[in-house]
Amino acid sequence: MLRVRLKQSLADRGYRLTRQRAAILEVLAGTREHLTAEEVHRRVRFLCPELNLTTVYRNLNLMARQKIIGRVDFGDGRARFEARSDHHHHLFCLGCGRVIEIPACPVSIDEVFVRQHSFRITEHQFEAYGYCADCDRPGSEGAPV
Amino acid sequence: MLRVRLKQSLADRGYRLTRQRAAILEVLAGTREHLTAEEVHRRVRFLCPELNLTTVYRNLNLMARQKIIGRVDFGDGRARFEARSDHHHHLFCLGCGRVIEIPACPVSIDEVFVRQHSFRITEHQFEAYGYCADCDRPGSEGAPV
DNA sequence: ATTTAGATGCAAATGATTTGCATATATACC
DNA sequence: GGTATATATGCAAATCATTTGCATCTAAAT
Ligand SMILES: [Mn+2]
Ligand SMILES: [Mn+2]
Ligand SMILES: [Zn+2]
Ligand SMILES: [Zn+2]
Repeated sequence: MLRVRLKQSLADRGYRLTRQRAAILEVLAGTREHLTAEEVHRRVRFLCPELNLTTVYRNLNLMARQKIIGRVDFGDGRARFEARSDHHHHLFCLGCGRVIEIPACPVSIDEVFVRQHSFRITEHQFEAYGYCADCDRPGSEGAPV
Repeated sequence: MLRVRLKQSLADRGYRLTRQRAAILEVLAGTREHLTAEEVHRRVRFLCPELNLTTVYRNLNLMARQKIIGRVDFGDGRARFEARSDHHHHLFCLGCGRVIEIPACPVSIDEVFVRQHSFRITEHQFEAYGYCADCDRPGSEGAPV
């Protein structure tokens, strides 16, 4: 089960499985959405009311750094987190914030060019922006999610 | 000449060509570097010492919005600006901050997939991260640029 | 030269994220 | 199960890039 695996991965790396961490993972594992720290905090309060936003930040950072969860940046000034931690990309709707996962990595860089510059690529980020079906028809901007 | 064209494009769109704006464009047109607002401000002071950082921000934003200049986000929390405004991408060295421009857009999204979701893509962003030749050899992290 | 919408400078506000530090608590060990 | 201690948490305050309010200035149209 996803949430068991996520929690286990904390222990595997020598981190304590606190009530707070369990609750955060519970929230992320329970949705396919891409949540800001603030959103995680709001949802996690039902499971663990005393949980502080600072702790949410500290743990989302820790888990993302450990690649237990994923972090995405849609360029709107706040990071989003998701249960998936494998390499993938998204379509982001500028109208309502909807996120669609792209099945295959659409990037292929000219290897010759990179080798010419002796540059060793370790990672990349790609996100596409536009309007989903709901937001694209004129007059409807879609309710901001 | 590049700087003349950039300045002209301000006038073309009904914006005033102020001493401050001319100086900012002068700085950007004079380099191929990708500068933060702070860096633009530091360099522009030689041409226009009273120029305020707020004004630098306001004008870089204006010009980027008008696609007179380019804006890039390397995910380190501050925007970079450059004289180029055409669609292109970069390699960003995590060791020294060096930026290498990628000649061709390496992105091709599965059109069938996008059509299935009735998503209309208006733009995308892609940046690759890693280590340049100078920073890749062990022991040398390269001087931060 | 006059006029005035648009631009600038300065100070203060934002807003997401981080940090310092005293207190609390998982987990290892007996 | 009880105890020790390295870790984690809560709260308040700090960061830091960027934005905003407002009084003053100025480019450029007349
Ligand atoms: Mn995703
Ligand atoms: Mn560039
Ligand atoms: Zn990819
Ligand atoms: Zn591209």
